[in-house]
Amino acid sequence: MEYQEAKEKFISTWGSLGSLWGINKAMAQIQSLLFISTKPLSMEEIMEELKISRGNTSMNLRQLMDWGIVTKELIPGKRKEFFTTEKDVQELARHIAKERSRREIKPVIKILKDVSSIKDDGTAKTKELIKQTKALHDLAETADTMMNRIVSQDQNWLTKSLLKFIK
Amino acid sequence: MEYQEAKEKFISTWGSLGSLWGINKAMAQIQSLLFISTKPLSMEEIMEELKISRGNTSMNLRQLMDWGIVTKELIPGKRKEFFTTEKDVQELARHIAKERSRREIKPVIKILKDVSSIKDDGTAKTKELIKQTKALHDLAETADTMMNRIVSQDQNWLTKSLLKFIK
DNA sequence: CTAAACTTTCAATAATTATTGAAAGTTTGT
DNA sequence: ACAAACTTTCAATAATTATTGAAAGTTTAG
Repeated sequence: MEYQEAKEKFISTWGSLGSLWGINKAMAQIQSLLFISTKPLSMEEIMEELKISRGNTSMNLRQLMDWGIVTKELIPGKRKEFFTTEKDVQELARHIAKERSRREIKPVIKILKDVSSIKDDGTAKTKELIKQTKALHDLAETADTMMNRIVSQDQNWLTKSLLKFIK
Repeated sequence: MEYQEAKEKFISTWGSLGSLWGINKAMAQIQSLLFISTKPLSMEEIMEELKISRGNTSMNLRQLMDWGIVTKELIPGKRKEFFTTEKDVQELARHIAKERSRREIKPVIKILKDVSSIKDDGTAKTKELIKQTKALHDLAETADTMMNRIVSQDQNWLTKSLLKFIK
């Protein structure tokens, strides 16, 4: 496999995997492209490489910046804006985990808590609802806490923890 | 909040969260409904509760069975088929983790391996592609291995591990 | 201040994904 | 074997989500 083929394969695979970490295809592809680029890229270059429109590029770059995994880079003497992504996979994983927790998991935990706190009227179905949502709440909370511990640690704590876990 | 409201809130929240664990809305809603039901439900009952068509119900129940989290229950003397879901949250988490690994993560790891194994032609861009995809590959593999360890353990290992992790 | 260079916005459109419902298929009881 | 009771399939349609592109907005250089 040659460079060009490998590059395309990587971008399309990582792009279609976007759903796994909760972002859309274009967003994931832009991030992929920056991830393997040796230098910051301009909007023009991104549009050209991925064959997507200016509007699409602009919107998705913004979202990536909101996620905290892409940053604007101003190159002295140039008018255009350039973009780079976090290059360290662990740092990347941390950002993503943190954002997903904040955007999706925390709000759901809140609702599970509310639902599992309704008044027990003594009927079997109410008891079941309370019991099951409480179990889900506890599991979600434990997993979320774990994730947040991981993301708040120093550089190599993630790998160390995972390895410890495996052994 | 009364039972009915709490129930609807739970089903719709869990349903919209489907994307988080990689299944569609109807699938997630059917699973939610079964999860808090005190008895097995027939297709009729599911259609009625969720206001979805017979075809939709049939297809999504099948997918849930493929995922291994819903099972057909034959009630003696009755013609209809009834359905139940795994009621233990930990068992549920295990099934889901295992399926996602098999369906999505493993195939991506394979491609990352292929891409990171291309011949190093000495150029900076090839070196960068190899380096970055290798880093992703290693992270993905570690995380996947961890997940699979978790899912292959006895009943309470998950909670114990998570707690250990947190402390 | 003005014009050129560049970015953002957003209504229209395209692409994708989910849902319906009726016909075809299957199973069971008599 | 037949018919009733039930489930599955799948082409048509609806709903949702992503993408475009051109107009409006912004920034910078002179």
